Amino acid sequence: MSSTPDRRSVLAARPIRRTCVNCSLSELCVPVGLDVADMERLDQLVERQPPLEAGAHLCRVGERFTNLYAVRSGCFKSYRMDSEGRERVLAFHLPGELMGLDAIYPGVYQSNIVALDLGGVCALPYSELSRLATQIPRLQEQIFRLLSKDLSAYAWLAGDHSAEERVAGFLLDLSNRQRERGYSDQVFNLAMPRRDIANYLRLATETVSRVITRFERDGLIQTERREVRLLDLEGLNNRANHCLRPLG
Amino acid sequence: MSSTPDRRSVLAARPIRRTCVNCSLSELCVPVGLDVADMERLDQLVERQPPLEAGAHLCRVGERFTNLYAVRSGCFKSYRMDSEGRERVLAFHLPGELMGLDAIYPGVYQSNIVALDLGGVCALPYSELSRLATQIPRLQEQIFRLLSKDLSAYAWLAGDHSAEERVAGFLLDLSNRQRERGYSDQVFNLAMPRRDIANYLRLATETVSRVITRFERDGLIQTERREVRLLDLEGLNNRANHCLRPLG
DNA sequence: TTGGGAAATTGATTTGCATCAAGGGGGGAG
DNA sequence: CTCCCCCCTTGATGCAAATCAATTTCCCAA
Repeated sequence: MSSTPDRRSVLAARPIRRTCVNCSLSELCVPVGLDVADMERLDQLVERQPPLEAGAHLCRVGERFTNLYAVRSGCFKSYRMDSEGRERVLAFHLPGELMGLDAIYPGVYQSNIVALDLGGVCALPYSELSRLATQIPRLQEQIFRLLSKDLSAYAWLAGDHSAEERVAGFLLDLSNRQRERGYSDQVFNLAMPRRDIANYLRLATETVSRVITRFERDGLIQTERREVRLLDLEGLNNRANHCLRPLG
Repeated sequence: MSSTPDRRSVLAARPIRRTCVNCSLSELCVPVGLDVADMERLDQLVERQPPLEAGAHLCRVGERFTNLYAVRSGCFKSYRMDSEGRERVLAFHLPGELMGLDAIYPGVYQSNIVALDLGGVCALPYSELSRLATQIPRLQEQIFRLLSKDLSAYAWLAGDHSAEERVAGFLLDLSNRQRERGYSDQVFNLAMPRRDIANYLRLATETVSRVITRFERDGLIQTERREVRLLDLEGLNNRANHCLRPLG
């Protein structure tokens, strides 16, 4: 009780302005490798947007492409609809990751992007960003690298893996990404329902459920609703046939 | 007979130097939108390489990434090996297309690239290319676009399509790419054996063969070994469920 | 020309996963 | 608290494509 007052007063005295410079995600995001001066130039074009509630859309297929979006908090899902109106999940996005890259080529968003839980994003106006990238070689380089990284992620998804390989690979991928963010790589929460996981992995919900049950029986993982605990990374890696995303 | 002498003398007098400026593929390749002056700067870093025979490798997984490669002629295949040593075809590359983009992120080639027939490439040293891209905004933009385009291609491959959808989509995709190059979009040759097509589509060779037979029975296509004739683009499009690559 | 081998096709059988069906459990709204 | 709905799980059945198996065709080399 007695400790709150001076915390409040500090906050009142120095309202924290959210900038790339003080963003804990800058090591995962676009500003990788930039010095403070360049980060401040980047700051000037970054628009921090109000939080999005779960289910709120950031953009939809067919809208004119204007912004790339960087995840600040929460988890996002990008997806398309196929010709029969069925959803096709393309990716889940964690803090620090860049969304909307597939819209650069056609100039029109190719995916719907929706918040899975309460989430915050930074909008990066593409035309300004690319202009700045010509002036800051390391920024250009980082955008090249982020695009290239997504290619490998899709290449994994496009491979023909069995249901077990897919689920194991998915869990290990999430685990790696948690670790990159400084969280535990063994215990974490799934922001997405089984239906979305299954859709992303091109499996039926029931199949995902069954594989998870099997992994639990074999002592590889424990699950409790959305919480996952990876007990045997080595074993999981075997089930995934070692086809983890390279340098995931 | 009598016409050859002066053609030869012209060739002798003006040996054609291959440059981006006079390359018929520049409208599909990296130089899109560059003016002549910028193209000449690009020329200085492009290394035209001696032709590769069918089966010759351009690069292999794990080698240090130095060059992107642009196809000048022929058809190339990029592939990886999975943990059981089975080949996984990731893409086929036609003239004007850029190869090796997935190596940017990790700095190490992620795919083996092999010539399917007699083929020629231009090597683009990546570090020089990205330096030049900071100086020529349209070049940077084009590299962004080519990377982004590949994302959509993989997204199609990663979708869960039936065997018919996959084969129809593959044929239509090739057809579009032929047209882009100024060739017939209805009659063309497949540079790759059925085995590679099947592998790329994540199907068994037998399945591809059966689907092709069915398409022929239904009057959608005609095939004669490696030659294909598309008779009913509309019908094929229906079989593909209209999930062609956007703006392919 | 002929023989060998890879590529392609066709048929028979198996199988992994989807689909159909039913029941349990948690969390939010009232 | 209680109801209801959605999420998840588990079991039974069906199907599309893989696999196994056998020819045929083409191409190249001898």
